[in-house]
Amino acid sequence: MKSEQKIEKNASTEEKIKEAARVVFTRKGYAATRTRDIAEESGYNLALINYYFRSKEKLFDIIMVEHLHLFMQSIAGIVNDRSTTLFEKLEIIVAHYIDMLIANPGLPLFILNEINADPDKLISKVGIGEMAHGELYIITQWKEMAAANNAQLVNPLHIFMNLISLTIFPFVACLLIRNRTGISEENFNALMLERKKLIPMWVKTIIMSSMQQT
Amino acid sequence: MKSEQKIEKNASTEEKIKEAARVVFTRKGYAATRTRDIAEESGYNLALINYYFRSKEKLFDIIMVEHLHLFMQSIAGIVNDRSTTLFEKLEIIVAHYIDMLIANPGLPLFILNEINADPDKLISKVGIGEMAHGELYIITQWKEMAAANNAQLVNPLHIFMNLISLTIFPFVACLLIRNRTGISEENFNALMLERKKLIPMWVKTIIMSSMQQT
DNA sequence: GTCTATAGACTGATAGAC
DNA sequence: GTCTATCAGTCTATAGAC
Repeated sequence: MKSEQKIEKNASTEEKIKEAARVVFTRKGYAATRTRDIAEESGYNLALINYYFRSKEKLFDIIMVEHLHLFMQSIAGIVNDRSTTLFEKLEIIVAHYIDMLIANPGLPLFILNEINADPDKLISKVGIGEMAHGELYIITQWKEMAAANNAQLVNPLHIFMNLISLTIFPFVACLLIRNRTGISEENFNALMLERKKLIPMWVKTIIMSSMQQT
Repeated sequence: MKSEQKIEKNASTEEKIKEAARVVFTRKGYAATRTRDIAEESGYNLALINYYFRSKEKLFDIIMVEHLHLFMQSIAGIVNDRSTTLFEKLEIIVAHYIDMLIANPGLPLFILNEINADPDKLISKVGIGEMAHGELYIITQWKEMAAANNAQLVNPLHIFMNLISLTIFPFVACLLIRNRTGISEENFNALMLERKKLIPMWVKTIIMSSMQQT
């Protein structure tokens, strides 16, 4: 821990360039980013980018893989955890993502946009097999709940889309929302923290109401 | 109507170039788009783009304004309509957007990304005053409902964010969702059509549950 | 109006001094 | 390791032929 911090404070040139690339790529996207922008942001010269990383694209790939990892990270663990209930999982997932998104608000728009720019690249970069071996435990729990209530639940894909939509979209549209409502970044983050408790409640309500209907 | 169709079929060179620009800009974004891509897509030469539109940026601005108009269009009318109830408005808004998004699935990601790329430009392009004169009637209806139920409702901004999140986000993350779930474009659109009925129901449920709590 | 050819600026990448 | 200088390629925009 101590040594980790030391490394970050006296970061190597390579680390500083990578950090600068992370900032610029995330804000402007791959196509709009100039290697000169990264050099300026890092405080070093343009030539060093090619010295440490062979090309703009290779540097971008490193950043992208780290971002995708940050985004998918630990979700596999959460949804397969046998010690938490279905609704506890919802709370944990939402809390995990909102904390991460407040720290990295530009992340989802960046990732979604780059996937859109080159869909095929995603397939090779995201570990598809990562979450695919066997049925996810959360799905098992879902089916058990449906059986216990003797109910035909709504398509779980809708619930999944609702959960990530409610959690992630406000960050994707952050600037638009703040522009139209005039709220500050501080107040926006406070709203998002409120949603940590509200979203799982809302999703639970949606699930419950879909049971009563049938 | 008939003459409109005729114009579209025998579209002028200017219209063809604009349509090509719309397609390419929307798919690749401003920075990644080359004027040569637009020329190729239009079937005409690169020089004609500068003949009809003075520059890449001016052409982009035209496309962007049209897209923003398409996105904001008629919403002001819906939310100020005195002949519909609050919940009817929710249904109309969601239905309107889902139909529009199935026809233009790339639109929201394009707009959100370009706003992110140049936030200041948005302010000058979107008519800020457009919806700002006087309180929106839907807000009045919201307050009346809160008063009638003698309830302190949840921040309406949350409800608004929920509505647009549930409606728009699946289209923003369309490729990611389809990649992870393996569903076809056809099935994805079918799911979205299901959501036309489901989202207003869910949002209504969320509003109702927030009343019962207080 | 539409084309070809090209100017002028910028980009990613590298050579070579220190 | 880090810098300056520069190359080769690509980009937007335009000049000029038809």
